[in-house]
Order: sequence, then structure tokens, then C-alpha cells
Amino acid sequence: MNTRFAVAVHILTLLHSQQGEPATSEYIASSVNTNPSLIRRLLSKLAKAGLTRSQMGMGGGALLARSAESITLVDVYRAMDDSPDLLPLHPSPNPRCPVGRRIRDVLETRVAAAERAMTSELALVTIADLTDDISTLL
Amino acid sequence: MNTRFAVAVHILTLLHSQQGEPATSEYIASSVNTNPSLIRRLLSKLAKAGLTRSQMGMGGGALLARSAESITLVDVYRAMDDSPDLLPLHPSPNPRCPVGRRIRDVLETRVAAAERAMTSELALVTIADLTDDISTLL
DNA sequence: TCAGACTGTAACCGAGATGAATACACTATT
DNA sequence: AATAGTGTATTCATCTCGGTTACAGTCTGA
Repeated sequence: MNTRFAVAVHILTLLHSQQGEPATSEYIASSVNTNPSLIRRLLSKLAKAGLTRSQMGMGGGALLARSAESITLVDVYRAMDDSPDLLPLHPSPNPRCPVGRRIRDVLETRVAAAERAMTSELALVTIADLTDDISTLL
Repeated sequence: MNTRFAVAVHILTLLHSQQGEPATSEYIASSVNTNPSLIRRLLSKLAKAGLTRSQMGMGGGALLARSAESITLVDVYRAMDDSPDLLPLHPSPNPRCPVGRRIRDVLETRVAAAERAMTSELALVTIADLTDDISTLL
């Protein structure tokens, strides 16, 4: 995994703290410490996942499309998820070897269970939770 | 994560199926369908983690250093683990922004919990389990 | 209606990771 | 000594990633 997940969470938390005021990619980029184009790329993915929406034109910017209480970290994780495999399997073992022929299926089952365990944990945390965490840190 | 984890599991399962007979990197490579040098690189890591050992010279090869029942997928995962972060965080948010200043710590806690959930699941599965899975698949 | 403030998206770059391949010194067995 | 192995360094092509520039499209307000 790359840092897109972390940046996306950052974006959503920031949007939540804006309380309905649209945020420009320029403004978000200054908080994340990167450039606006990258932010817009991520916002495009978040919008496709139904987590944010954008107002075009002057005075526009990005907004949460749903309540911060309803957006969990799994939602963000899936929205950023290009390659579906957290632990990719080796592509082409030798089918003429008993182990090589079966290892893929066997391992896939076990790895899928582990990934489910992780996403279940991510599902417990919402963007609103993170905002609360930040407030209590003050 | 890359495919090293999957290949390492493949290697260990193969070694277990050898029942104490040393396996050459050439033989392992033919089952994994890659080249011997890559296998030896991975074996070197596995040996450093105490999971395998090698016999040099003619008739030599790799062996399990511990019982297959005692080697779990977390052991393999950690042995291959170069970069410690499954979900890396964004390196340098803007410290002058309230969200940017705190998001890292807040997110880190939650992500660590999720990663623990995954490794706990991996800890439940041993190399011996995988060998059993393969046998029952026949 | 036009200028300006925005978004959305494509394109390109440099850096780093990855797997494949080669090479070679070293070690044990026969 | 010859041979069959390991261990490790190096090189290479490819891919991914984040950073950046560029530009067309959209909205607002003077």
C-alpha cells in the first residue's frame, strides 16, 4: 500500500472540520503539504466512491458527500484500492509439482481471512472518530 | 507488500513436504517457477529469521530449522518484512494546520490496531496446516 | 459578457522497488 | 582434484509512486 490511504483520510478529516464550507484543492494541499493536482486526483477517486463531491467554479471546492459519522476507514481504503491484493500471491507456480499446483489456492484462503480481519478493524473507525481524537489531543 | 511472502511460504511448505531431505535452490526454483538465485536470496532471509538452515557442498540444500507445526505465517511475514508499514502514513503534513498537526498520530493508532488484527490472524496458521490443506485438496 | 477562480484529467519526469539474470568466491562430498 | 552445491554482489528492465506542468471545462460576479 502507498500513502494514498493516509492522505485520503487526511482530506476527509479536513473536510469534516470545515463544517460544510467547501475547501479548495489548494487549501487542502497546503495542509497535507503536497500539490493541488495530486489532491484533485485523490478527490476524484473519493468522489467516484461517493464520499465527496465538488463544486466547480469560483468559490467552489470539495465537500463531504455523506456524514462524517457514516464514513469508515474501510470506505476510504476501498476507494483508494487499485490493486486488490494486500499480500499478492506468486503468479505462476509449476503445475507439475504437487505443492506448486495447490499452494496458491490454499494460501489465498488464509490470506483472505487475514485481510478480512484487518478491514473489519478499519470498519470500526469513522472520520468523525478521528476528528474527536484530534480534539481531545489538544 | 510484494510476492516475497507468498514465495517464502511456498518454499517452507515445499521443505516440509521433503520430510528432512535437503532441497536444492534449483529444485525449489522449478516448483516456484523462478530462478535459483532469487530462491537463495529468500532462503538467506529465512535462515536469518531462524526458520531454515542450509547444508553447503554437494548433496546439500535447504532444510526447515524448526518443526512445521511451530512456524506460523506471521513468522514468515516478519522474516520478509523490509518495510514495517502495511499502510504507510503520509510523511510530512503541515504542522501549522490543526488537522495536519495531529492526523498522523491519530491515524497511526488506528492503523496499528488494524495491522495487529491481520497479524493475529496470520499467527493462527502454521506451515503444517498448509501441508494438510494441500493433502485434503487431493 | 467577460475575467477570474476553480475543478478534472492527461502527460511527463525522476526516484525507488522489484524480479530476473549472471557471475563468482566459497564449501563440502566423493 | 572434480563436482555439486550455497551465499552474495551486481546489473538490468520494468513498474509504481509522488511531484509537477499543462490545459480544457465550469461556475460566479462584476
